[in-house]
Amino acid sequence: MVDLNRLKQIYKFGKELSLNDLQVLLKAAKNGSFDKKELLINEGSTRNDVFYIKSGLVRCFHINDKGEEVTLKLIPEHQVVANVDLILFSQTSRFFYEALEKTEVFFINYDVLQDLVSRHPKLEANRKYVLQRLLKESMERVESFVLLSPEERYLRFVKDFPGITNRVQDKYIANVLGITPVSLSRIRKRIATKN
Amino acid sequence: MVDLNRLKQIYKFGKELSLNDLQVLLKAAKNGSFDKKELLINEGSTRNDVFYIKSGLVRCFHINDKGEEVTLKLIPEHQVVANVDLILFSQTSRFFYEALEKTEVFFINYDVLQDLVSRHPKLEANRKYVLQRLLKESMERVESFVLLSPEERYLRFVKDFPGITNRVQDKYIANVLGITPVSLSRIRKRIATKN
DNA sequence: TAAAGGCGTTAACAAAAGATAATTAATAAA
DNA sequence: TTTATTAATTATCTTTTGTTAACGCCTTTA
Repeated sequence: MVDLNRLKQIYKFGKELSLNDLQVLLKAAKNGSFDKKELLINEGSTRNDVFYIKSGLVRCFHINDKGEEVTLKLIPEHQVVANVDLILFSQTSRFFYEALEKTEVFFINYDVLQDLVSRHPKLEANRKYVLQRLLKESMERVESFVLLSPEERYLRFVKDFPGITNRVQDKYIANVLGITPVSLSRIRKRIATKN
Repeated sequence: MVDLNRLKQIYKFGKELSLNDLQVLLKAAKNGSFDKKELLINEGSTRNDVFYIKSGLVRCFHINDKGEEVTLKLIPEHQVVANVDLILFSQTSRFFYEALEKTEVFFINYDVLQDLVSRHPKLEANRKYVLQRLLKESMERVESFVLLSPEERYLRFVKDFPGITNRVQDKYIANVLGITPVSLSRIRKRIATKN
């Protein structure tokens, strides 16, 4: 018998969820594992699994006209990865989702999840929680672009995402901040010389 | 008797909503009207009404350390305005929400809405719809900051928001794009000379 | 009607960022 | 361990943006 209370603590998922509902969810979910550099979701994919990252780190990136990779988002443990193009936009994925570290996940098919939610109404609270969390994160990011300078944006990013600089390459962080790697390097130097 | 089908068409609100559920919602909602320059929500406010803009235009702005107004978002008719700081962050509003035009709204207290949703489960679909739409919009905005240059961002903005340049001052648009009014003026000139 | 204020444009200069390439440092592969 | 690759830093130059201020235009107010 799994200790669900412990599970909740460890995986921080079902915040507003009863143990019973969490059990329903976990019963339907499968375990998965991705090696470093392995893709969870490919560009053009119609895979509609929703992943919950137990451990590891996922990079969402796009390849532009010039063939360059542009990283949009870094998603660490205890967060949800999904093919948002499919779920929100009803189109194939414009992005790649790649494991940057060995990544352990729960995953569940979105249609199955929909069905599960309709049969267990209390799960709706959890869906709401996940959606609100995504919304909050996204809105805070918009705010950081409107209200902050690139330097301030960098400082806030590393503050909100402790240890990230030791886990991923700077060029990915630069992309996420909407600047070039060269510019990020200069910003870091500027900050260093201030202190 | 109100023709709800017509209402749905006009107000585009209850996309996934049955007429009955829409009726429940509208019955609980009050009508409101704001004159130009009037505030829907003040900074520091704990007002937790959710507004649906029937007609008009609302500006969400912030006053920074230097006392300057910085516009974060422009919200036109058929969209939802809410005190997100209160609802998502459990804190008083950091922003002002000001009518830029005479603005007609439906509004409903968020707690009342919560209660309504719990008693009419089908309304949950509508809440999901609103949340997903906000998320989509916010994510697209983040993408525009990461993937596009200021000039491209401006072009996409006016494309996605037809007629906006005739409705609001350029300085508000500049803020929303994360640039200065002077820079926006230069971008417009650059675009003009290209054609 | 005149005065005042606000806004968009333009100018001038400083600061920052982009682009490209060279160098150094770190990492991965042989 | 050595070699090959890849990433980060630095340098140089160009372009863009920020800042401040001046100017003309328009709207509002007296």
